[in-house]
Amino acid sequence: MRMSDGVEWAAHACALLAALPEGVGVSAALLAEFNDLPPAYMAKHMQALARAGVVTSARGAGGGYRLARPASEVTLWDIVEAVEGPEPAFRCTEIRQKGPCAAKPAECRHPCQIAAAFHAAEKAWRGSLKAVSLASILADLARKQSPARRAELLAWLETKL
Amino acid sequence: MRMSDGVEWAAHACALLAALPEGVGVSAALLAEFNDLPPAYMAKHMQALARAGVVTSARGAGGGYRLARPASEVTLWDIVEAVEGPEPAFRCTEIRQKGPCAAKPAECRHPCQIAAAFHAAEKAWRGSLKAVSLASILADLARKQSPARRAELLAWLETKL
DNA sequence: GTACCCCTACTCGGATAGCGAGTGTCCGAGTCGGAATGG
DNA sequence: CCATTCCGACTCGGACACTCGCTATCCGAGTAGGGGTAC
Repeated sequence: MRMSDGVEWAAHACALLAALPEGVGVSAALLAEFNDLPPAYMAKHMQALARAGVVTSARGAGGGYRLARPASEVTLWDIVEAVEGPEPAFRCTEIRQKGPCAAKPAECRHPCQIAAAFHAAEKAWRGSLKAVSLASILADLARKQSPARRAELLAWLETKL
Repeated sequence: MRMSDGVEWAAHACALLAALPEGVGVSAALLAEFNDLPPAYMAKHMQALARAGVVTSARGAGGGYRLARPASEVTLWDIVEAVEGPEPAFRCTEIRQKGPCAAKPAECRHPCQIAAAFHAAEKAWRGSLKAVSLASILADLARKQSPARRAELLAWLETKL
């Protein structure tokens, strides 16, 4: 099982958007340049975030992406769901209904014990991701990152806006 | 993100092995037939379980696979780890060290907030899977499955052993 | 009758093709800002 | 000097190739068990 790299990219991009002053848009190309990523592919993932309503997009000069909601209301799960889709990683194929000892559909109104356990595990995973918002990430970062470095990053962004 | 179907197959196969009397081996072909799965592919996953030490294999007539440990000591995580490998789904590529504002390696002794959050979420996921053993699955099943059906399954297996 | 040997059938194990999701890229659609122009 | 129009540059958005890992399969390696043979 492997998570798409795009999730990491999207998460970092959203963290950057959350750190910006309100009302400022950033192009996908700039977001890509900031982390040395392929611009076109980065744009593709930003489109996914826009479709999911995590960010809003504006075309034309001075346009770009910005967060659609306050940073405290955007969780990591929102980003994962936007980029990878809402489907669970574990998908029960109901093999208990196959083979010479197949269970009848009437007996399968409830998921089998194995599927239930995997669904519970994924629920725990999602819950953990839903508990982390962009705001909490930035708060954590502010505590551990030197103010000098933070200023350095914002200064670089200023030159590009 | 998508989990390999082999995990579901392996989990059901292990549950079947756990339900058998001790000392009985079952061939990969029979495990596959029981759930109408491709025999050769099923065998491949059983090999993975054997390599990981979840099951033991015996060649020759009357051989096959059996659990390497009591069912209470085999968790769903053991099976996932055996089939999919121990690597986490989220793999931080350290993009903070790339680009024009790259962080220096000395600043990156700790994982970034995003990677930390994903690792915590996966830890919760693994923890949930480690809490479910084959024994607990069988206990749950015994509570919900009719005794008649259980007898039916064992009867079919008898004819094939 | 018994012990030994060989042979067959059965099982695992790794090496080998095929396919689909994710990866990466490009060009067209749409929009804003400013420069040029005429009143 | 000001309003209007037009043009250009910038940005998003979806459509098009490519790659790698999961899917699926086959054939060789190794072993247990039984039958045959010699003593």
